[in-house]
Amino acid sequence: MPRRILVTSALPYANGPTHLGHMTEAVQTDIWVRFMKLRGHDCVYVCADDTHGTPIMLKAASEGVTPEQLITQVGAERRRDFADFGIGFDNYHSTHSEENRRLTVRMYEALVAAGHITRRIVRQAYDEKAGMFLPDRYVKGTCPRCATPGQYGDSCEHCGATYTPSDLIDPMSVVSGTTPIQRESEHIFFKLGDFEPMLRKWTRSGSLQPAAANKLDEWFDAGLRDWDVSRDAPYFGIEIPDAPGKYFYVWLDAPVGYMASFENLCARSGLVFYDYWGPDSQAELYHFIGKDILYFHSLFWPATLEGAGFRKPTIVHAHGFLTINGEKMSKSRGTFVSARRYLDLLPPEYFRYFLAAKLGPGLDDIDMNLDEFATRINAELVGKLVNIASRCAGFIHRSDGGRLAPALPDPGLYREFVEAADRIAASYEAREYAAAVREIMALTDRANLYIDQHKPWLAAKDPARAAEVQATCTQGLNLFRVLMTCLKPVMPAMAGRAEDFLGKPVTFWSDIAEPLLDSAIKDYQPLATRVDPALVRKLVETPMTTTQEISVEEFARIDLRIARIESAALVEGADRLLQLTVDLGGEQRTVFAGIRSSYEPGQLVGRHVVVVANLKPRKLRFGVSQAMVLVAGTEGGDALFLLGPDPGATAGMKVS
RNA sequence: GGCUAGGUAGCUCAGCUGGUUAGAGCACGGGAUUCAUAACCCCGGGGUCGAGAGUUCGAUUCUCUCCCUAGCCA
Repeated sequence: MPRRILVTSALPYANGPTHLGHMTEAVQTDIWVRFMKLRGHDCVYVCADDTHGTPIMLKAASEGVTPEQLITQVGAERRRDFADFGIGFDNYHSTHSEENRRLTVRMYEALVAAGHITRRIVRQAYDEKAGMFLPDRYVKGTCPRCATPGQYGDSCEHCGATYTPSDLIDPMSVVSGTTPIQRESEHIFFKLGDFEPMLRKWTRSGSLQPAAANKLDEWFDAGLRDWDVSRDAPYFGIEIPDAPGKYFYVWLDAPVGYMASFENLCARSGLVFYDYWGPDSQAELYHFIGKDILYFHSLFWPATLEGAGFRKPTIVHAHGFLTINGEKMSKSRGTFVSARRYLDLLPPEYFRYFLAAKLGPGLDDIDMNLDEFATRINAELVGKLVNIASRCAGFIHRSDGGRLAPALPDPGLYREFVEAADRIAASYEAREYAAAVREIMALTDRANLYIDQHKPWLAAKDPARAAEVQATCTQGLNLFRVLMTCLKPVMPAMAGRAEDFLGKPVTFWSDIAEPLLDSAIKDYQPLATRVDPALVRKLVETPMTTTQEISVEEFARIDLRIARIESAALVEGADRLLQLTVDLGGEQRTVFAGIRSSYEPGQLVGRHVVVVANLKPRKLRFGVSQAMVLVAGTEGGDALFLLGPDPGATAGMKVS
C-alpha cells in the first residue's frame, strides 16, 4: 500500500548564493525522497525561496535594485545550483507569490476569528532619516555592560550581555548612520501560549528527535510568550489585510511557503491541496530543517497550523551544520564554499555520497574534512564499489560475448544481499544514512572477497572453465547491482549509468528481488574516477585573482593603526599563537596572533606593527582577540613577516 | 551561570535495554596476488572506552561529582 507523503526542505533565504550548508539539507531531503519513490510510495518534494523581510529589502537597496529584481536573480541561480546537485524537486516556488499571499492572509484571518491574535503598542528604535523601524540587529553601539564598541542591539559578542537597542551607549542605525529615536507603534501578536497543551503533547508524539524534544522542554520551561508577527512599512512582504501599512513578519509567511509551493504544484498536477493540508489529512508531512530554525518549526508552525484549521506536520527532522575541516563555514576564514565553487571543481554526487556516509539521525554537526572526503571517495566508491563491476566486466565479454550466465553459482549469497537491503532500507527510512552506507560498504567488501576467492583470472586461462568464469562474474555483477540500487537514492546519476551498463533499468527497490540472468551487458565504462586530494583542498583556497575589488569607501572602513607591542607570551595549548599586548596610543589591546612559527616572544617587545583596530573582537579558546596584527606571507606558508613603519611613527597613528 | 548533546585506536565513527579476550573503515607494518582506475585478498601492531567515586557477582554500558568540547538560554 503506497503511502502518500509530502516532503519539504527549509526555504533558503534569497539574499545570497547557495552554499554547501544549503546543499547539505537539500541532499539529505532529496535522498529520503528518492528512497521513498524507489520504494513505490507516492512522495512529493516541494521547496521555495524565502524572499521577504528587512535584510532582503536593504540588500536590494544597497545593490541599487528592487527587492523583486534581487529575488528573481537569486532565485534563478538557486534553481540552477540545486538542479546541478541533482535535487529532484517536484516544485520550487517562491514566498513572493500570489498563492503565498492568499494562504498567509487566510491563515491570519482564521487565527483572528479563533481569537488567537491580539494587539498592543511597542516601543522600538526608529531611523528618522531612513524612515523605518530598526530590527535589533540593525542598531549598533557600545555595550552598556563592558563598553565594547560596535555591538549589535540585541547582545554583546564580547561579554555576552543581552539587552535592547535602547540600552546601547551611542546607538547608531546601521542603515543611515544616524542616531535612532524611540517610537511607538501598534503591533500584532500571535498568542502562542494558547497552544501550550497541544504543543507539549505533539512534541513527545514522535514528531521530533529526542534531542529536539529536550530543547523544546527548555522553551516550555521558559514560558511561551506572544509572538510579534507584524512589521511596519516600509517592509518587503505581505500587507496585513486589517492593518494598512503593516506587514506580516517574514517568519510568519515563510513556512506558509511550503503550502504555497504545494498549491502551485496542485494547479498543474491533479494533486488535491486539502488531501495533504486538511485537518483530517491522512497524508504524511515531513519537514527537513537545520537545527537553527527548530524554534520556528516546532512551536510557531504547528501552532499556527492548528489555530488556522490545518493539519500538523508528521515529523520535523532537524540536522546539524556542515563544518569544513572542523570549522564553521565562514567567509573570513576561507571556509565558505559556495555550491558553484564546488561544482567548478568536483562531481556533485561525490558530495552526496560523502554526506550520506556522515549523516546520522541526530542534530550533530557534520564535518567535511577535505582529506577524508578524498579518501572516502577513492577508497570506498572507486576502490571498492566500482571496482566490482570493473573487474568482472572484462571476463564476461571475453568468454561469452557480453552475456550473463543463466544461473547464479551462489544464490544463497545473493539472497543475503537482498535481505541486507531490507535493513539498509530501514536505515534510510529512519534517516540514518551513515548506518546505511556502513552496511553497504561491508557488503561491498564481501562482494570483492567473493570474487577474490573464486579467482576468475585463473580459470580464464583454461578454455574448458569458461562457464565457471562467466558464473563467478555474473554473481559479482549481480551483487554489484544490489549495492548500486541501495545507493541509488544517494547517487541517482551513477546508478543510472550502472543500470545502462547492466542493460536493465531499476525502477523500484523490489526489482533486485530477482537477479539479472542470461541477458546482455554493455561494454564497461568507468563509473567513477579518483579525485586528487589537492583538488579537494582547493575548495577552501581563495585564488588571488578572484579577490573582489573594493571601493575607497570600503577600504576606509578598515581602521589601520600603528601599535607598539608591550608584551608577548606563548599561549599554552596553541602551537601557532602568541598572545600580545599592544598599545594603540593610550589604549591597550590583547591580540592573539598566529605568528609563533616565525617569531619568539622576546624579539617582539618594543616593536611597532600595523594592526586592524576596528576588527570585531574574536573569542578564541584562550581569550578574546581585540585586533589583528598584519603580517606578510605566502598562502599556507609558515614563514611570516611582520609589517612595521619607518622610524618616527608612533603608537596610535592612523594608517591609510 | 543554567540547560542540552557529546568525550571509545593516529583520524572518522559503530557498540540496542550492563555479561565471555571492546569493533569497522582509513592510516601504519608485514605477506599474497596481478582480473580490476597501484585497486582487491590475508595477517599484525595500536585503546586504563574523558577523570574519580558508587550500585552490582560483573560497567564502555546505570547513579553521582568533576574536567573538556559544541550548541541553546538569561
